[in-house]
Amino acid sequence: MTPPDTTSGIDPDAPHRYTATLADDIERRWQDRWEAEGTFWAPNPVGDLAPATGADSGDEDAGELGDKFFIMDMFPYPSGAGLHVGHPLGYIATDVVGRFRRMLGDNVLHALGYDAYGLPAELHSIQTGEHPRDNTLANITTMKRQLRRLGLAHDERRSFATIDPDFVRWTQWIFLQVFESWYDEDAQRARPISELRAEYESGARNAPDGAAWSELEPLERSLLIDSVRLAYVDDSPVNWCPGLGTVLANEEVTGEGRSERGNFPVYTRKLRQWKMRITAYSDRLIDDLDRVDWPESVKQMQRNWIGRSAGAHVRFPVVGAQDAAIDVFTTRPDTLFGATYMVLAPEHPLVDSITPDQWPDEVSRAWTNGQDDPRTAVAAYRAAAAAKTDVERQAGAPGPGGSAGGARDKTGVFTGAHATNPVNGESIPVFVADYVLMGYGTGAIMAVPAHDERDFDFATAYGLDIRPVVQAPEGHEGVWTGDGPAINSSHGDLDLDALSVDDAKTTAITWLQDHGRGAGTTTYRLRDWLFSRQRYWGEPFPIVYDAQGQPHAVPDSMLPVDLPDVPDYSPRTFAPDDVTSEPEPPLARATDWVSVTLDLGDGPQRYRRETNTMPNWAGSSWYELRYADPHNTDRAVDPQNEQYWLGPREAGGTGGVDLYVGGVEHAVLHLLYARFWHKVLFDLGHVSSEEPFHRLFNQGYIQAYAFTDERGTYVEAADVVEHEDGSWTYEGRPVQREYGKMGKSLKNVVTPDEMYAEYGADTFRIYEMSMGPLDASRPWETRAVVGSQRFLQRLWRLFVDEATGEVRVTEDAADAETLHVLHQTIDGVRADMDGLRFNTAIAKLIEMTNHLTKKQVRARSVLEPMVLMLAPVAPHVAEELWSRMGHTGSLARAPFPVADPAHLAADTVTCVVQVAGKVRGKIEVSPDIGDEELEALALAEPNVVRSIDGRPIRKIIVRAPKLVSVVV
RNA sequence: GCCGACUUGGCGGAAUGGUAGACGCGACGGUCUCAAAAACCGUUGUCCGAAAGGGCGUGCGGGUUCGACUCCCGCAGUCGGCACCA
Repeated sequence: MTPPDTTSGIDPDAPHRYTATLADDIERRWQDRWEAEGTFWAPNPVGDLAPATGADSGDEDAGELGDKFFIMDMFPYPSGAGLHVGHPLGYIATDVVGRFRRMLGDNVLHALGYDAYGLPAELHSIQTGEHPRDNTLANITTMKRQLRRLGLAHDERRSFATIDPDFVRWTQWIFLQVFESWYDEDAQRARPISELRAEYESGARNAPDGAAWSELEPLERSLLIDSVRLAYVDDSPVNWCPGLGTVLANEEVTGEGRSERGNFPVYTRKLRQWKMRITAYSDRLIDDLDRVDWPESVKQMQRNWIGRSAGAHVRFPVVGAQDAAIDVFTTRPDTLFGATYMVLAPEHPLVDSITPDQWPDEVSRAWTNGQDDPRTAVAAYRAAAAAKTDVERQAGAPGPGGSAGGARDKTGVFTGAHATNPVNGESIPVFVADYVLMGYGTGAIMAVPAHDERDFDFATAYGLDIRPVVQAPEGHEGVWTGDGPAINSSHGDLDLDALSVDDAKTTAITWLQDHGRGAGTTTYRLRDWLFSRQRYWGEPFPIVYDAQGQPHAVPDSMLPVDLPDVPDYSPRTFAPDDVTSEPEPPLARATDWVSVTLDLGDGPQRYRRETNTMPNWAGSSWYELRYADPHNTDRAVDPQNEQYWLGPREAGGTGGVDLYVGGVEHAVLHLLYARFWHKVLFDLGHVSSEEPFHRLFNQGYIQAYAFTDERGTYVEAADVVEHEDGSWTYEGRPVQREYGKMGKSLKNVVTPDEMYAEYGADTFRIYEMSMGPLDASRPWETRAVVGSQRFLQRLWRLFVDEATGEVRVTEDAADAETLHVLHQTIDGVRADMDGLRFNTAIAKLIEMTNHLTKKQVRARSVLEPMVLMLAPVAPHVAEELWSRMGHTGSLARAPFPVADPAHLAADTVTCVVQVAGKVRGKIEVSPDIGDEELEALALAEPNVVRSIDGRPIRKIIVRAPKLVSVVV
C-alpha cells in the first residue's frame, strides 16, 4: 500500500513538484489553448459576433445568450515605460470576477482596449521624429505580451485602441452628434439642431430676442443656431499654459494653478476655443448619482465638482444711474438686511460704467487706496489684479508688515458708486475686490460681514458696517454662519424677524419675486468643458470653417478625418510666463491639409479645417459602448447589442456596465465626461442606458518602499538589507526608508516578468489578490510572495505525486468533518467573491487546503469542488488539475460549487461562557441545544463556577448554541 | 478652513454587537542533511506564572450595552478631494 506521505517525504527536487518552471509550462500551455479555442469569446445578439446559427435572425437569439455580465477596467495608456507589479492589480481583480460570473452561468463581456492618444507619445516623437502612431503601436504590442502572460480571460476580438481609424471615425461621429444638438430646457434633454431649425422655420419658435426667423440674415441664423449647440466655439476665458503651448480644461489645472502635466504655470485669458455644454447637464449629473452604485466618496467628489448651490438672484439698482443695476447671487437671501456694502469682481463689465469721475464727499482714505479720483483708483486696482496669476490671487497679497502669507488678506477699492438695497432702500457703497471671482455666480456679491467670513475680513480691514441679522448663540463672538432667529430684518411689507434661516430664505425669495427685485435660482461651480487642444496627437475635429469663419460639420461619409503628416509634432511653446503668446497648433503647419474644397450643399467651396485636436479624454468618454460592438461599420454600436450589454435591467434603472474597476484619480475627469457623453447619446436615442457605468469600484494602489542614502540619492531598493534593530543599509551604509509609489526614478520597481520567472503567474495573481482588500492601498513585499506559492504547492501535492507525477485522487467518500469544511468553504468563498473580498476568499481556500493536507484527503468529491473554487484566482493550475482528473474541456464554464445546507451545520459548536463580560469557559455542544440545557451546562463548568465565586447571579443571557453570558 | 476615508501584533491584514488577531510574511524551535540552503512540522499580541490560570490589550477620552475593533459623543493623527464658490 501507499506509505503515508507525511512531512518528511517531501522532496524539493521532485520532478513533478509545482515550481516556477512547471507553472510556466502549465500557464503557457493553457493560455495557448484558451486562445486557440476562443474560450472567452462572448457572443453578441446581432452582428459579426453573434453566434453562427444559420438563417435565424438575431432577435430570437438574444434570449438564448442568457444573463449577461459586462465588466470593465479603466483601460491603460500604452506607456513605453513597461509595467510594474502595481499595474495589473485591477486587471487581475476583474478577471477573477469575470471568471467567477462565467462559472455562475453568465455571458461575460470582458476585454481590454488602449487609451492611445496622449502626451508622452507626442513628446517622444518631438524628441525622436518618430511618428507617435508607430511608437504607440509598438508599446501596445509590448503591453499585450506582458499582460497575456497573466492569463486574463478577455475576448481578444473586442480589443481596440482609441487611435484606430475605425474607432476615431466614431469618436468624430459622436462629436458631430453633440455639435448638431442643443439642450431643450423645457424637455430637459438634448435634441437635434434640425428640430430647432424646423421650429424656427415654421414660426413655432422665435429667437430669444423675439426676432422672427424669416427676418434674419443667413449669417444671423447661423449665429443663432451656433449659440445653442452643445459643442460650440467660444471666445471666453480659458486656462492658457504657455509652457505647454496649449490650453487646458479646468480639471487639468491643479489647485496651485499649474498644469497637471509638466507643472507649468497656467494663466486665465480669453481665447477662441471649442467647448462642450456639460453645464446643461449639471442637475442630471448630480441627481443621477443617486441611481448608480458607486463609492460614496466619488459621488461626493462629483457633487462638489459640479457644486450646485441654491439661493437667489437679487437686483441692486445703482444710485444715480438710470437703468443700471447690479445683479448678485446669494445663498443667504435671509441676510439681505445685513448687506452693508457690495463687491464687484475686477473683471465685472459694470465696473467702468458705474465708476464716477469724483469721490463723493467725506470718503474714507482707507477706501481710495490714496488715489485722487475713483477712475484712477479702480484702474490701478484692476491692473494690479490682472497682473497676478491665479496662484498669487488665491494666495492673497502679502500683508503690509510682510506677513508670511498664510491669511488671504483682502484687498479692494471703493468705486465711488452706491447701490440701493432692495429690501430697505438703504444706499450702500460698491467696491471692487479680487476676492470676488468673475467665474462664479454673477461676479458680484452683496456683502454681509456679520454672517460671512470673507466679508467680515474685508469689512474689518476697510472699516465697513457689520450688522447682525441672525441671532448668534449667547457668548458667540465674530462671524455667525449658523442657524438662528432673524433680527433687525423688517422694513415695509417684508418682515423676517424671528424666522429661522430656512423660513427667512423662503419668505425673502417670495418677496423678491413678487416685487420684481430678484428670484430664487441655482448656480453651479461646474464650467463648460474646454474641448480643444493645440496638440498633434489627438483626434482631429470633423469641422471646417467657411469664408465667414462659421463652423460646418464634415459630412459623415468623409469620416474619419485623418491626422495629416506634419514635419514637426510640437505645438509652439513659449516661456512659461509668456502670458500674451498666441497658441499655434502643429496641424496649422499642414497647409495642404488645412485648406480643402468641399460641397456642403452650396456647390464646391474652399474651407479651412479646424487645426486643434480633441483632448485625450475624448476616446475614453465612450469606449464602453464599443466593446459591445467593436467591428460595427454602420454604427458606433448596434442598438440591440447596446441594449443587451448595457440596457437597464429593471424599469427605471440606469443601465450601464455591471462593474467598472479603476483608480480613484479619475473620479471627476474621465467619469464626469463619460457620463456627459453617454447622456447626450441617450437623449438622442442612440443608447438605451442613461449611465455608462452602473457599478464603480476603486481599487487601491500597490505602494512600495524606496530608500535614500545620506545624500538623499535613491539606491536600489532590492539590495537594501534590513537589520534586526529595524535599520536598513545599502552596501554597508545606512539608508532611510520612505513609502510611496513604485517608479524607475525611485529605484524600487518590481516587474510582473520577474514574478512570472520566479513564481509563475498563478502565484503572482494569488499574492496580489490576497494582500488585502481590493480598495485599500498596500505595500508590495516581494519576500511575502513565497507564501502564495507554498499554498499552491501544498494544494498541488494533494492531487499529484511529486515523485511520479501520478494523480492521487480517489473515489473514496469524504468524512463528515471534511464535508463540513468543504461546504463551509463553498459558502464563504461564494459570498466573498460576490463582495469582491478576494483576500478572505483565498484565506478560506488556504484553510481548507491545510485541513485536507493534515487529514490526507484524496476524495474526488472534495478535490473537484476545491479546484473549481480555485479557478477564478489561479486559473492555469486549476485547469491543469481539472484536466489531470480526467476532464477533457476547459473548466471556464463549469458550474461554481454550491454549498449543501445539510453539510453546513457542524456536529458540535463551541459555546462561549462569559462571566461579567469576560470569557471564562468554552463547552462543546450540539448546534440544536436548548437554552435551558445550555445554561445548566454552562453553570456546571468548573472555571465558570470558580469565576462566579459564590457571587449572586443577577441575570443570565443565553444565545444558544453560541453564547452564555452570566451577569454578577 | 470645508468634505470624505482611515487608525488592530514586528509587517500585510481577519472579525452579521458575542472566543480580538483568521490567512500570510517575518521570527523562534524542531525534522531531514556531514553541513548549509530549500522543504516540511510546531510555537509566536503582551505581562505574571512551572502549570492551571490570571492581568493588560484594537489611536486617545467619555457614553450606550450583560457584552463594543464594531454603535453614539468629543479629541488627536494619517491619507485623499475641494478651497476667497458668495
